[in-house]
Amino acid sequence: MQGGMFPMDVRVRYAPSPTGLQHIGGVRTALFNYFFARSQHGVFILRVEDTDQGRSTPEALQDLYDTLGWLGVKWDEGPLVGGPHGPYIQSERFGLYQEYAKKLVDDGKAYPCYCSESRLAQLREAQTAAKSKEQGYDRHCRNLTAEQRTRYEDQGIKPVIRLKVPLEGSTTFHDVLMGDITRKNRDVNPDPVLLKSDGFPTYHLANVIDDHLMKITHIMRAQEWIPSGPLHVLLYEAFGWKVPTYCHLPMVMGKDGQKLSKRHGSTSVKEFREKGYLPEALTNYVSMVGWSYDGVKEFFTKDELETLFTLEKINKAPGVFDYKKLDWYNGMYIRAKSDSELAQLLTPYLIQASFVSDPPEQEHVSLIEKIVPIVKERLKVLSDVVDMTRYLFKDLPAPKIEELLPKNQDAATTVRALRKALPIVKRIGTRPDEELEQEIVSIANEMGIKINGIFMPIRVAVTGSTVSPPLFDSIRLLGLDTALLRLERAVTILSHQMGN
RNA sequence: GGUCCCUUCGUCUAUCGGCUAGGACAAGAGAUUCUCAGUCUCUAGAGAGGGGUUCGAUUCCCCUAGGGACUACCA
Repeated sequence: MQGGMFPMDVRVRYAPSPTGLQHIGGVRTALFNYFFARSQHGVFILRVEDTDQGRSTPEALQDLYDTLGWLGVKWDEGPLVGGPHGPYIQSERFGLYQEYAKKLVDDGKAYPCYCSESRLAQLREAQTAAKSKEQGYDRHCRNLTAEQRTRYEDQGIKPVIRLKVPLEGSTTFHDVLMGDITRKNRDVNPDPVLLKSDGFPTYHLANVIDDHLMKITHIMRAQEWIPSGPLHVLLYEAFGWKVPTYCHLPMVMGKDGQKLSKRHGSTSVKEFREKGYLPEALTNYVSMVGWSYDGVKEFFTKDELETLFTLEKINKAPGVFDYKKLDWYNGMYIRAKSDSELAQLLTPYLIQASFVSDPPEQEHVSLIEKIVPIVKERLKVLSDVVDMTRYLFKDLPAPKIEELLPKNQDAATTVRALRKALPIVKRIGTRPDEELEQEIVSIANEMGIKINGIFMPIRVAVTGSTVSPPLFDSIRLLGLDTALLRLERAVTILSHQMGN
């Protein structure tokens, strides 16, 4: 089965740090890795990079699991499912990084640094003030004598371990999309920290060690990592390891061309989920920013993406996340649902709005079934159902006169129109819409007013809004009694107005 | 500031040297004898600028401009 078609044993990973909710950019990376693995009959690995003890939280970890679960992204190796190269949570591999860091020090590829945070802060400040070309660490501890080191050790200073970046030469790495990227070694971070003083590795160290140990073949990550590519290659070389294939993914931007952030709107998958975006819509849309199949086909099931996805079709340029287009996709996917599926999806939102109980009473279950066909083509997101159907579940505040009055139509005319329409409304249950509508039209013609001169006040009276699902259906769902009550109230309000 | 990356309609994209530059979202117009939505039809809208290479450049090369990312004991 393997062999000819997929000669390379593809192993890729999504390696987020659980420091916040999973966001659009992150899941796009996860999705691309996952699709690539599937399309190549390879292995998709999840690895949790929780080496920042200050920022990692259990909530964020849970959100990671929830999000991937919601999207239907299953990892072949990783936390919860295990695998031959575990553990897959970096904090559980704590000792390992220290061993490897020590090895680097022993080999003269890295060194302990005793500089205090305050010295580094001062250094940084001085550099920015002087607009110095030299930015970053000044390699103060690079060539400490054994004697100097023991003196620091005796003071009880816990050192960090820094990589000895070569002072000369340059480092090149190959990127599937970008081609060769070369950087002079003197432009690489001057001796970045590998192991922090709390004993945890930095991203650079942990990521290289784990990718090697987990036999990762392709590193697909966001383009923001390009600048540290040469540094990672230097690390692989220091260890004497094979460098994996890189594929830096274009970034996801906001409308203003900056990295997508909260200022642009929702960015966490959780928010999208809560608003009522469907996982298939989000997956489909997110996959289309930075990747395309042929520029024409735009609907892809997850299964299709798992076979059609190719690295070659990934775009190089960053892409703007278009909320409107996501809405469009979501609407399309909502309309593709069967009525009963949609009823199931909508129910939680009605429960949350306390329109119905949890679980809904039988009477409400059948009402929801009837609601579905009239809201289906109007929903952008599932939560829209709440505002759309409030009038069916809740008492309405008395409508205001201005809302009741159509444009260019006075109260007296409106009251007359309403009264004439009343008998029609009363027979609503037994007549087809076309007939009812025809009768309304006749009245309007008789009175010499616009059709909306009748429809609109009824709509406002019954639904409390100038925007609503079709009127006759709305009244049927509401029930004739309630509808008539609301109409009478409207007539009363308008009559009052006439008296003034 | 330094380093690196990017550049086709407002947005996502197609084009692997032959283009009357295609599609989708958004926008605008119309139709659907109730609003909104949906659906259908139509309209407008692009290869940053300048040099090369070539019979021919959106496509290849160079420069300029613009944008972005990175520059932490964060990832």
